[in-house]
Amino acid sequence: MSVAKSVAAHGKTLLMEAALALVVRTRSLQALGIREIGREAGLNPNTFYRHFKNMDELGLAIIENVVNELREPLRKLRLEALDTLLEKGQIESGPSIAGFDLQQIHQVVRVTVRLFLEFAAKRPNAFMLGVRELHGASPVLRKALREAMANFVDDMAEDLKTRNVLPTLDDARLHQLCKVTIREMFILSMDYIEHKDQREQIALEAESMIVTLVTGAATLSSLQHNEAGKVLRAGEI
Amino acid sequence: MSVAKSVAAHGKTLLMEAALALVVRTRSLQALGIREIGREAGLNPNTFYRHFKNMDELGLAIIENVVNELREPLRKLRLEALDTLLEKGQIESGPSIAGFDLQQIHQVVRVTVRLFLEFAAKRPNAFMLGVRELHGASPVLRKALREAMANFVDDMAEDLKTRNVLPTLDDARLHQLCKVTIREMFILSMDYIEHKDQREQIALEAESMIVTLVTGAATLSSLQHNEAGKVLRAGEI
DNA sequence: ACCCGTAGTATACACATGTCTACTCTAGTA
DNA sequence: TACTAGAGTAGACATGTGTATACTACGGGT
Repeated sequence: MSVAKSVAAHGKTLLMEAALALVVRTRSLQALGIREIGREAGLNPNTFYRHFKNMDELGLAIIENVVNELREPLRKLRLEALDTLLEKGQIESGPSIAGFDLQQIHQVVRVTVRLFLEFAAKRPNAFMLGVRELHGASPVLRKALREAMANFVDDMAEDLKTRNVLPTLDDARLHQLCKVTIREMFILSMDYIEHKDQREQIALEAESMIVTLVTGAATLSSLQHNEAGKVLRAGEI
Repeated sequence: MSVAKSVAAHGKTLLMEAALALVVRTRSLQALGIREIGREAGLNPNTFYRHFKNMDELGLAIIENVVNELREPLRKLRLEALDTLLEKGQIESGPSIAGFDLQQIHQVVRVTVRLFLEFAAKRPNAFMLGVRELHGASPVLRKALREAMANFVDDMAEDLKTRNVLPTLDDARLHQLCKVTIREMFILSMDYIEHKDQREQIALEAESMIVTLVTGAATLSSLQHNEAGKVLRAGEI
């Protein structure tokens, strides 16, 4: 067991994959039976106990896997998109709000939203289990997934900060923006996965929602940082 | 059976209440057993079959009940709040964005968010089942709940329209705004119900998110309706 | 007064489930 | 080469489950 120990045992992986498949296509994790999972994995019922104490433990293991499968790739996707877009995007400019180039933001949002949703569509099981159990009945799984979501949010906020998108937004507003965005994107990805015929519309909705949020945050931020008098004089835009 | 027929049979209600209680405190609807529900309701297992063909049918019945319990009251709450706030609110004014009085909007949002969350906290079972099964494994329950959510959204949009909050927003943007708001409020209500010690912070988050959305929508709308030249000249606000 | 449909109950059965104990196989270590 | 721990299997058992069939209680309409 030199190579092993890092690589999970054969049966363990099989069980996790079986459970994941079953969850996606039939019921919530807690609703699955131990024998049922073993059967789906082509293993003896008792093999389960060699690797997990109970269902929640299986759930946590699956979630850990799922998060590992999503977190870094998602981040890489975002950073690559940001870097290529911002590089060539320095040129043009549209109407600007609170110092942000709206056109550029819209473009960035459009691209990253698409990348995210297509990414989700390629890993439907991971996303479905995540969202399902995030709102599921097991407190321990909910907690694990909430923490995972918080990490996604932190990643996004950090990336937006280091790449200087939305430079004038204060940290709190940026973080809040990411929180809502991540939450909504995960939920929307369910629809995106499920309703192939409405994908374009869902992407447009997501896009519009995020642009609205960013615009709102930018506007409010500028209102807040300019002194009241100036703001009032500025009147309606 | 003169009065009855409109009123559900005794046992039927008992079963629905039992299932609701079990879902909230243990597992997803599909994961419940027929005998288990009967037991919780203090009835014979077979009584279930007198009223429901299967679990999904029970689920649909519960959902119908839950929606009835929420829809009208929620609407009434909103309309009352809007009417009292807008009446006395005509006076003051703060910085305005795209023709909206930001202070007034903030106040309306603050009050209605609180009302909503407190309303949710008083009907935790209804909200929890709703959100849980909205992301659950049963397609038929998901569909029913999605339609219910769509109705909530339509209600909200209609109310905002007849009360002339956000008058300059076009229908599409208004509808989209309501969609996101309702979705987020339901999800946030889970946290609100569960984490009593963080209620104020959750309410503040919800408030800030909605104000951001409204501000963004208003800003974008005004950008869109003014011709480009004027917008560009206006520059940053 | 009678009937009948509705709601609820009792019993029964075949089967699935969680989990215990004991066995086997295999790959790595001493 | 022998030993051992980890991974998988086999069989067994008590318990729980879905559901079929058949029974009872009752309230309203004729």
